[in-house]
Amino acid sequence: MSYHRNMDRTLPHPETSEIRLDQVLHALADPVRLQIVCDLAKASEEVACSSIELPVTKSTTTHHFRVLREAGVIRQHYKGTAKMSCLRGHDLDELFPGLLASVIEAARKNS
Amino acid sequence: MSYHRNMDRTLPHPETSEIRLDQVLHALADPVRLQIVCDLAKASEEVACSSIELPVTKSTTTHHFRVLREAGVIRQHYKGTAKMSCLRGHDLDELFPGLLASVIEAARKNS
DNA sequence: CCATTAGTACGAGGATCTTCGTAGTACGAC
DNA sequence: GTCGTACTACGAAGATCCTCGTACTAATGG
Repeated sequence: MSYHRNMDRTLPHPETSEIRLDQVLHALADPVRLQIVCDLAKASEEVACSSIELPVTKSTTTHHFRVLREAGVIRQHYKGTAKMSCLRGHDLDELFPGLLASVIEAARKNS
Repeated sequence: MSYHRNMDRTLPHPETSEIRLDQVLHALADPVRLQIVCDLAKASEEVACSSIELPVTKSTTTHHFRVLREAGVIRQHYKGTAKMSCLRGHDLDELFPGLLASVIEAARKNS
Protein backbone atom coordinates (compact mmCIF):
# COMPACT_ATOMS: atom_id res chain seq x y z
CA MET A 1 0.00 0.00 0.00
CA SER A 2 1.36 3.33 -1.06
CA TYR A 3 1.67 6.47 0.94
CA HIS A 4 -0.72 8.11 -1.49
CA ARG A 5 -4.21 6.84 -2.15
CA ASN A 6 -4.25 8.92 -5.30
CA MET A 7 -1.62 7.54 -7.63
CA ASP A 8 -2.57 9.51 -10.72
CA ARG A 9 -2.65 12.70 -8.70
CA THR A 10 -6.06 13.91 -9.73
CA LEU A 11 -7.50 16.55 -7.45
CA PRO A 12 -11.11 16.54 -6.24
CA HIS A 13 -13.14 19.63 -7.10
CA PRO A 14 -16.74 20.44 -6.20
CA GLU A 15 -19.15 20.64 -9.10
CA THR A 16 -20.34 24.15 -9.78
CA SER A 17 -23.74 23.19 -8.44
CA GLU A 18 -22.16 21.98 -5.21
CA ILE A 19 -20.44 25.27 -4.39
CA ARG A 20 -21.84 26.77 -1.19
CA LEU A 21 -21.80 30.47 -0.48
CA ASP A 22 -20.82 29.91 3.16
CA GLN A 23 -17.74 28.03 2.15
CA VAL A 24 -16.73 30.53 -0.49
CA LEU A 25 -17.02 33.41 1.96
CA HIS A 26 -15.14 31.47 4.58
CA ALA A 27 -12.41 30.67 2.08
CA LEU A 28 -12.10 34.35 1.22
CA ALA A 29 -12.14 35.49 4.85
CA ASP A 30 -8.44 34.94 5.44
CA PRO A 31 -5.67 37.39 4.57
CA VAL A 32 -3.37 34.75 3.12
CA ARG A 33 -6.05 33.28 0.91
CA LEU A 34 -7.23 36.71 -0.12
CA GLN A 35 -3.72 37.42 -1.30
CA ILE A 36 -3.67 34.22 -3.29
CA VAL A 37 -6.96 35.10 -4.94
CA CYS A 38 -5.74 38.59 -5.80
CA ASP A 39 -2.53 37.26 -7.28
CA LEU A 40 -4.43 34.71 -9.33
CA ALA A 41 -6.78 37.41 -10.55
CA LYS A 42 -3.85 39.57 -11.58
CA ALA A 43 -2.26 36.73 -13.56
CA SER A 44 -3.93 36.05 -16.87
CA GLU A 45 -2.61 32.50 -17.10
CA GLU A 46 -2.70 29.69 -14.60
CA VAL A 47 -0.04 29.95 -11.98
CA ALA A 48 2.17 27.59 -9.98
CA CYS A 49 1.68 27.58 -6.20
CA SER A 50 5.30 28.38 -5.69
CA SER A 51 5.15 31.52 -7.80
CA ILE A 52 3.03 33.27 -5.18
CA GLU A 53 5.01 34.52 -2.23
CA LEU A 54 3.24 34.14 1.08
CA PRO A 55 4.24 34.87 4.68
CA VAL A 56 3.74 31.24 5.73
CA THR A 57 5.55 27.93 5.31
CA LYS A 58 5.02 25.52 2.46
CA SER A 59 2.81 23.25 4.58
CA THR A 60 0.51 26.11 5.36
CA THR A 61 0.47 27.20 1.74
CA THR A 62 -0.71 23.74 0.74
CA HIS A 63 -3.45 24.00 3.32
CA HIS A 64 -4.71 27.35 2.03
CA PHE A 65 -4.73 26.24 -1.59
CA ARG A 66 -6.74 23.20 -0.61
CA VAL A 67 -9.29 25.30 1.27
CA LEU A 68 -9.73 27.46 -1.82
CA ARG A 69 -10.04 24.44 -4.09
CA GLU A 70 -12.50 22.59 -1.87
CA ALA A 71 -14.64 25.71 -1.58
CA GLY A 72 -14.75 25.92 -5.35
CA VAL A 73 -12.83 29.17 -5.64
CA ILE A 74 -9.90 27.81 -7.63
CA ARG A 75 -9.17 24.94 -9.98
CA GLN A 76 -5.93 23.01 -9.72
CA HIS A 77 -4.07 20.38 -11.70
CA TYR A 78 -0.57 19.02 -11.83
CA LYS A 79 1.89 19.95 -14.54
CA GLY A 80 5.12 18.07 -13.94
CA THR A 81 6.29 18.76 -10.42
CA ALA A 82 4.34 21.99 -10.33
CA LYS A 83 0.73 22.37 -9.31
CA MET A 84 -1.08 24.95 -11.36
CA SER A 85 -3.95 27.01 -10.03
CA CYS A 86 -6.47 29.38 -11.51
CA LEU A 87 -9.64 31.08 -10.36
CA ARG A 88 -13.00 29.55 -11.20
CA GLY A 89 -14.18 32.99 -12.20
CA HIS A 90 -16.74 31.81 -14.71
CA ASP A 91 -18.28 29.21 -12.42
CA LEU A 92 -18.48 31.63 -9.52
CA ASP A 93 -19.97 34.37 -11.65
CA GLU A 94 -22.67 32.01 -12.79
CA LEU A 95 -23.62 31.22 -9.22
CA PHE A 96 -22.88 34.52 -7.51
CA PRO A 97 -22.73 37.30 -10.09
CA GLY A 98 -20.32 40.08 -9.25
CA LEU A 99 -19.25 38.61 -5.93
CA LEU A 100 -15.70 37.62 -6.78
CA ALA A 101 -15.07 40.87 -8.62
CA SER A 102 -16.23 43.01 -5.74
CA VAL A 103 -14.20 41.04 -3.22
CA ILE A 104 -11.06 41.37 -5.34
CA GLU A 105 -11.70 45.04 -5.88
CA ALA A 106 -12.23 45.49 -2.14
CA ALA A 107 -9.11 43.53 -1.28
CA ARG A 108 -7.00 45.73 -3.52
CA LYS A 109 -8.01 48.78 -1.53
CA ASN A 110 -8.34 47.37 1.96
CA SER A 111 -4.82 46.23 2.79
CA MET B 1 -20.23 48.44 41.19
CA SER B 2 -22.83 47.38 38.74
CA TYR B 3 -23.00 44.26 36.69
CA HIS B 4 -22.74 46.42 33.61
CA ARG B 5 -19.82 48.68 32.87
CA ASN B 6 -21.99 50.47 30.38
CA MET B 7 -24.83 52.11 32.24
CA ASP B 8 -26.16 54.20 29.38
CA ARG B 9 -26.09 51.18 27.11
CA THR B 10 -24.27 52.68 24.21
CA LEU B 11 -22.85 50.14 21.80
CA PRO B 12 -19.36 50.35 20.33
CA HIS B 13 -19.16 50.47 16.54
CA PRO B 14 -16.09 50.59 14.33
CA GLU B 15 -15.61 53.77 12.34
CA THR B 16 -16.16 53.28 8.64
CA SER B 17 -12.45 53.70 8.11
CA GLU B 18 -11.73 50.94 10.61
CA ILE B 19 -13.81 48.30 8.84
CA ARG B 20 -11.62 45.45 7.60
CA LEU B 21 -12.53 43.28 4.65
CA ASP B 22 -11.36 40.12 6.42
CA GLN B 23 -13.70 40.71 9.28
CA VAL B 24 -16.64 41.57 7.08
CA LEU B 25 -16.17 38.39 5.06
CA HIS B 26 -15.76 36.34 8.20
CA ALA B 27 -18.89 37.86 9.65
CA LEU B 28 -20.80 36.95 6.51
CA ALA B 29 -19.38 33.42 6.33
CA ASP B 30 -21.88 31.90 8.72
CA PRO B 31 -25.35 30.65 7.81
CA VAL B 32 -27.03 32.20 10.83
CA ARG B 33 -25.47 35.60 10.27
CA LEU B 34 -26.18 35.43 6.56
CA GLN B 35 -29.81 34.93 7.40
CA ILE B 36 -29.76 37.93 9.69
CA VAL B 37 -28.21 40.08 6.97
CA CYS B 38 -30.77 38.92 4.42
CA ASP B 39 -33.65 39.63 6.76
CA LEU B 40 -32.28 43.08 7.55
CA ALA B 41 -31.89 43.78 3.85
CA LYS B 42 -35.46 42.74 3.21
CA ALA B 43 -36.78 45.03 5.92
CA SER B 44 -36.84 48.68 4.96
CA GLU B 45 -36.82 49.89 8.56
CA GLU B 46 -34.60 49.01 11.45
CA VAL B 47 -35.54 45.78 13.11
CA ALA B 48 -35.54 44.33 16.63
CA CYS B 49 -33.31 41.33 17.25
CA SER B 50 -36.28 39.32 18.42
CA SER B 51 -38.20 39.85 15.21
CA ILE B 52 -35.79 37.65 13.29
CA GLU B 53 -36.35 33.96 13.84
CA LEU B 54 -33.18 31.93 14.08
CA PRO B 55 -32.48 28.25 14.77
CA VAL B 56 -30.36 29.07 17.83
CA THR B 57 -30.94 30.21 21.40
CA LYS B 58 -31.12 33.81 22.49
CA SER B 59 -27.58 33.74 23.87
CA THR B 60 -26.26 32.65 20.54
CA THR B 61 -28.35 35.24 18.75
CA THR B 62 -26.76 37.95 20.87
CA HIS B 63 -23.36 36.60 19.92
CA HIS B 64 -24.07 36.69 16.19
CA PHE B 65 -25.46 40.21 16.27
CA ARG B 66 -22.36 41.32 18.09
CA VAL B 67 -20.06 39.74 15.52
CA LEU B 68 -21.91 41.59 12.78
CA ARG B 69 -21.78 44.87 14.65
CA GLU B 70 -18.10 44.61 15.54
CA ALA B 71 -17.25 43.78 11.94
CA GLY B 72 -19.08 46.91 10.84
CA VAL B 73 -21.85 45.14 8.96
CA ILE B 74 -24.75 46.38 11.09
CA ARG B 75 -25.52 49.33 13.32
CA GLN B 76 -27.37 48.81 16.60
CA HIS B 77 -28.98 50.95 19.27
CA TYR B 78 -31.41 50.44 22.09
CA LYS B 79 -35.02 51.50 21.89
CA GLY B 80 -36.71 50.70 25.16
CA THR B 81 -36.13 47.05 25.96
CA ALA B 82 -35.60 46.26 22.32
CA LYS B 83 -32.34 46.46 20.46
CA MET B 84 -32.74 47.73 16.97
CA SER B 85 -30.46 46.71 14.11
CA CYS B 86 -29.94 47.84 10.55
CA LEU B 87 -27.39 47.23 7.84
CA ARG B 88 -24.57 49.71 7.31
CA GLY B 89 -25.24 49.52 3.62
CA HIS B 90 -24.03 52.99 2.79
CA ASP B 91 -20.80 52.67 4.78
CA LEU B 92 -20.01 49.30 3.27
CA ASP B 93 -20.77 50.44 -0.24
CA GLU B 94 -18.37 53.31 0.19
CA LEU B 95 -15.60 50.96 1.19
CA PHE B 96 -16.45 47.88 -0.86
CA PRO B 97 -18.75 48.85 -3.72
CA GLY B 98 -21.20 46.17 -4.68
CA LEU B 99 -19.96 43.63 -2.19
CA LEU B 100 -22.91 43.54 0.18
CA ALA B 101 -25.41 43.53 -2.66
CA SER B 102 -23.76 40.61 -4.40
CA VAL B 103 -23.53 38.63 -1.17
CA ILE B 104 -27.19 39.20 -0.39
CA GLU B 105 -28.18 38.35 -3.94
CA ALA B 106 -26.07 35.20 -3.74
CA ALA B 107 -27.51 34.22 -0.37
CA ARG B 108 -31.04 34.49 -1.70
CA LYS B 109 -30.28 31.88 -4.33
CA ASN B 110 -27.84 29.64 -2.51
CA SER B 111 -29.88 28.17 0.34
C1' DC C 1 21.48 6.46 -10.00
C1' DC C 2 21.72 10.83 -7.43
C1' DA C 3 20.42 15.42 -6.38
C1' DT C 4 17.08 18.93 -6.72
C1' DT C 5 12.67 20.92 -6.92
C1' DA C 6 7.68 21.16 -5.84
C1' DG C 7 4.41 19.69 -3.26
C1' DT C 8 1.92 16.40 0.38
C1' DA C 9 0.26 13.67 4.54
C1' DC C 10 0.23 13.49 9.22
C1' DG C 11 0.20 15.00 13.73
C1' DA C 12 0.31 18.43 17.18
C1' DG C 13 -0.06 23.01 19.55
C1' DG C 14 -2.54 26.88 20.20
C1' DA C 15 -5.95 30.06 18.90
C1' DT C 16 -10.57 31.09 17.65
C1' DC C 17 -15.47 30.03 16.95
C1' DT C 18 -20.20 28.30 17.80
C1' DT C 19 -23.31 26.92 20.93
C1' DC C 20 -25.48 26.62 25.19
C1' DG C 21 -27.22 27.24 30.18
C1' DT C 22 -27.48 30.09 34.02
C1' DA C 23 -27.94 34.17 36.30
C1' DG C 24 -28.32 38.79 35.76
C1' DT C 25 -29.77 43.83 34.16
C1' DA C 26 -32.80 47.47 31.88
C1' DC C 27 -37.09 48.98 30.49
C1' DG C 28 -42.10 49.39 30.26
C1' DA C 29 -46.82 48.24 31.88
C1' DC C 30 -49.70 47.51 35.54
C1' DG D 1 -43.28 48.21 43.75
C1' DT D 2 -44.07 43.92 41.01
C1' DC D 3 -44.19 41.42 36.87
C1' DG D 4 -42.98 40.25 32.21
C1' DT D 5 -40.18 41.03 28.15
C1' DA D 6 -35.83 41.74 25.82
C1' DC D 7 -31.42 41.26 26.03
C1' DT D 8 -26.62 40.49 28.22
C1' DA D 9 -22.35 38.76 30.69
C1' DC D 10 -20.00 34.95 31.93
C1' DG D 11 -18.47 30.79 31.89
C1' DA D 12 -17.69 26.15 29.59
C1' DA D 13 -17.79 22.32 26.15
C1' DG D 14 -16.80 20.97 21.74
C1' DA D 15 -15.64 21.93 17.11
C1' DT D 16 -12.95 24.05 13.76
C1' DC D 17 -9.02 26.60 12.19
C1' DC D 18 -4.17 28.24 11.32
C1' DT D 19 0.35 27.20 11.74
C1' DC D 20 4.28 24.51 11.82
C1' DG D 21 7.90 20.63 11.61
C1' DT D 22 8.95 16.24 10.02
C1' DA D 23 9.04 12.76 6.88
C1' DC D 24 7.51 11.55 2.60
C1' DT D 25 6.38 11.18 -2.79
C1' DA D 26 6.60 12.37 -7.66
C1' DA D 27 8.78 14.44 -11.58
C1' DT D 28 12.95 16.48 -13.75
C1' DG D 29 17.82 17.14 -14.96
C1' DG D 30 22.25 15.87 -14.73
